[in-house]
Amino acid sequence: MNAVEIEAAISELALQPFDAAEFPFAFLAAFGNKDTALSRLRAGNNNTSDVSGGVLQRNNIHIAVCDVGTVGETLKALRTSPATTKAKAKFILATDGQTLEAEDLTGGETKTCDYPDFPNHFGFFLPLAGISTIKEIKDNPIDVRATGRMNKLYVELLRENPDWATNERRHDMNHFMARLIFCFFADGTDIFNGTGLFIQTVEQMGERDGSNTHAVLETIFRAMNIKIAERANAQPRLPNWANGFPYVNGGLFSGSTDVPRFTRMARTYLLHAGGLKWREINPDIFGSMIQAVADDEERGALGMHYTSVPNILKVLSPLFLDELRAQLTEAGDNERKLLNLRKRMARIRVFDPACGSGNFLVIAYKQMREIEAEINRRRGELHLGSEIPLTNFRGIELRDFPAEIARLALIIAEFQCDVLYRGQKDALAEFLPLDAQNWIVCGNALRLDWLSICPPTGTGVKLVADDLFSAPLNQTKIDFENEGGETYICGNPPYLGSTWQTDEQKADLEAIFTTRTKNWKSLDYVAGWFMKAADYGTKTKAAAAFVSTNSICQGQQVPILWPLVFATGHEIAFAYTSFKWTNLASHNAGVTVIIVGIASFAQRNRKLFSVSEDGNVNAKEVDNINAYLVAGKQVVVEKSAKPLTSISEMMFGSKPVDGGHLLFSQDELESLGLSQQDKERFIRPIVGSEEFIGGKQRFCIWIEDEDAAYAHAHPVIGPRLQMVRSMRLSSTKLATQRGAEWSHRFDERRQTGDETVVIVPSVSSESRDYLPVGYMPKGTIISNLAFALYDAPLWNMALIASRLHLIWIGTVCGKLETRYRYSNTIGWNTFPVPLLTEQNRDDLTTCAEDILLARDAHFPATIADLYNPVNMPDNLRRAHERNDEVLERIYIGRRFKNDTERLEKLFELYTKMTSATGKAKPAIKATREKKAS
DNA sequence: CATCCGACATTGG
DNA sequence: CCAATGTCGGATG
Repeated sequence: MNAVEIEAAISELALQPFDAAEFPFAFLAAFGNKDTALSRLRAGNNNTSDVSGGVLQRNNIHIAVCDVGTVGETLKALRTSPATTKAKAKFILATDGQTLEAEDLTGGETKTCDYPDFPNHFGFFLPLAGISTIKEIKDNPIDVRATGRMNKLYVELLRENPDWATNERRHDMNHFMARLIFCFFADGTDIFNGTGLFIQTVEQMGERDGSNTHAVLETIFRAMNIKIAERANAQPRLPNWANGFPYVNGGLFSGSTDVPRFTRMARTYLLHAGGLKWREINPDIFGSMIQAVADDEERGALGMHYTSVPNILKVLSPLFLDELRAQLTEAGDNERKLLNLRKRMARIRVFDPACGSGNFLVIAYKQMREIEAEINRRRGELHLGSEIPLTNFRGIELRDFPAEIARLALIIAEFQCDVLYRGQKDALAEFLPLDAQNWIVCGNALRLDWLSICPPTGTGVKLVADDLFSAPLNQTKIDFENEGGETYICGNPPYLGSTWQTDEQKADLEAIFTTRTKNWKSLDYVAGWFMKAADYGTKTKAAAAFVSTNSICQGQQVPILWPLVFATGHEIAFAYTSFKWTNLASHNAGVTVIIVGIASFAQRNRKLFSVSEDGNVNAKEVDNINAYLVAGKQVVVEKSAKPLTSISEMMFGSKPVDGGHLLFSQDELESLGLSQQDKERFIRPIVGSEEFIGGKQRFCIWIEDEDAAYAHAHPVIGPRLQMVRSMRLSSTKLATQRGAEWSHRFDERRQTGDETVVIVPSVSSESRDYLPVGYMPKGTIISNLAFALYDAPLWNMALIASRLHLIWIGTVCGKLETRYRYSNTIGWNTFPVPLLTEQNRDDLTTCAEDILLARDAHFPATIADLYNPVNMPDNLRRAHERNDEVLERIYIGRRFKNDTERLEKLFELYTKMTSATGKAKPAIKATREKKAS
């Protein structure tokens, strides 16, 4: 259950007549407990409560229903009950059906409220449903409740008005919802008359069955588009009851006043939604939540792409807020300096070209208002209106509804800031009418001209390229107020790896990159935002920072994207290295993200941030940040088809592309019932990453071409080959379809099966201190999930097993989230190795043998067991230490001090190796030696 | 032909 | 259910 569903369930519960016996179970059910769990509790066999009327669920909550007026004592009894402690309850709750008291035993926080009111505090109880990390939801239950109510209304309206769900009318529907939200908010504050004018009007003027609700709303909307002075002449005449509504307009109420038809249910939902405390709506999170209302995909995943406030600040603070705050501190009470800062802020533009429902813009606006308020306080000018124009917070959003919401969220933020800093009276005085301009553009950010939407010289907006979602006309031609300032671009654009992009998205990237590189097809979708931001920065003073998937700073994308960004004169001004994305959807394992800030005027002291597992942020000041988000020189490692030094050639394993029909576990193999002869002829052990690391047995059918006819006719193997054939034929990939012709074989075969092998898994856990590398006897097949050196000298293994190599791979190769992802072309072939003498190679061979022997002593421990970082066997660790010692002496004559020094040396050697003068020096001589030996 | 990647995918405690 | 940790084959160079 997500937060919205839970809210709905407990709101429903609170409406029911109080049933003392049933309440604890109904309460638990509302938080997603299954019937089976409840019936067990009911039966009492795992209800260990020692309080009368108590229900205790292990690791969760101790609830007691008590006689009227004894809630306080009962809660105390629950608190002191030994059973509460023993069952590790997180909450205690007592109620008599009139009041309700509860305590969060982990945090110590308590809640007391009237019983019917407890759904308003449901955020407090969310940890019961395993939703504990989202502070914003916990603190703002009203946003979740509003979302739930609006969602119901939306679904009901579309059910009754299917034509409003069509593409042509979707915008009208979204606009209608935005109008409603504005009315609710205005109703909750004094923007309307302060006594619930809107809801009262709908309730009193509308029939109970909802049949004329649309007409009432249409009239109200029309009123808000007519200036007070012009109302007497309005055609058709405006009824008196509508005259109490102010003139709002602001684009929000211009245009069609069409309203969908209401059912009785829809009208109830509308009134229900209007009953919430909308004045407390928090535009930080509200927008992200409510946008799920109109999005079929997002509705289930509720807020999946919502960026939490701390994460938004990770972008905005180093981008420009820190600097503003520093300037504020520096100004002290100096009136002139304070005024300068205020003037500077009035000219700052914040631009989010993937703004969604306006999260980043709202937070940026609120932060700047906070700074401005402090300036005004120090200057004794708290009464002053804000000089920060809302229209300087611009955005582009692809989807229509979030774009509507973004503007609304900013308007709400402005009003709330005015109330907070200037008081209700001043806030109201200037709030209406709304600015008629629309500064959130609905369109495709990669196709629109950012300079037109956020023009450097204030020359107005013109929309170019194919704006696929027909931007409303009134959003053009908006000049900036207060020209000549700085622009800060920010946001969390969508990430999508090349494999997952639609043709349309690919075309978006093509349009941006095709003139600069032929390899644009391998870039993540998010790369488009970085490139456009860099281009923008060449035309005007701007800096940009985005949350991004970490893959654009890893592996193959680095040499494609970053040289192009750097070529525009931009550098990485600050960055957050990889951290795990967290969001509202519990099932969403998420993605690993980075934050990268770029600027063409970056200062020398650049901040490189990292987030530790407990969420703490570590900042380090460095001179330069390279494209791998590592402090140090600007190095880009290009993939290489062949080794740059004397190391052996590393190959990919063999790729079955068999749909599972050529592979077996031990059990499956036995159940095939092959004759001993056939087994020997056709079955081989196959090893990929998992088999090697976890010590698992797996087998494959491996058929030489001359045996193909026999195998096809074989009663057991033949049908399997047929399945491989049909699987390959059904592929969308042409090469795979052709592979159907040799269905007795792996689609891509890289070995004869008669070689000794040094194996390296292609993906492995980041928790180990060394890369898992192994040695296999003849006869083993290596799958495409591992790399292999076939019949190679063992000293190669010593290199791969070294700390130096781990650091190199971890830095220049791609990653799977944060896991190591090995690559022969990017990581092995480019690995900088000094010239190795014969003696060196002998020493390294001995080291590799020692590592293998050290492992053998623990037979049958798996690689995963042996390299578990917390209990790696001493003898194995010593063998690796010796290996590192020998290798590092070859590099610099001593051990390296730390990984930073290792990486510096490796980058230095790589640069020498690949520069024109030093090209492949170690390789030439070593190659000759190799041939001689 | 030969990989590199995944707002991932699957497993196993 | 979530924390740990690597499949699999398509798209791409």
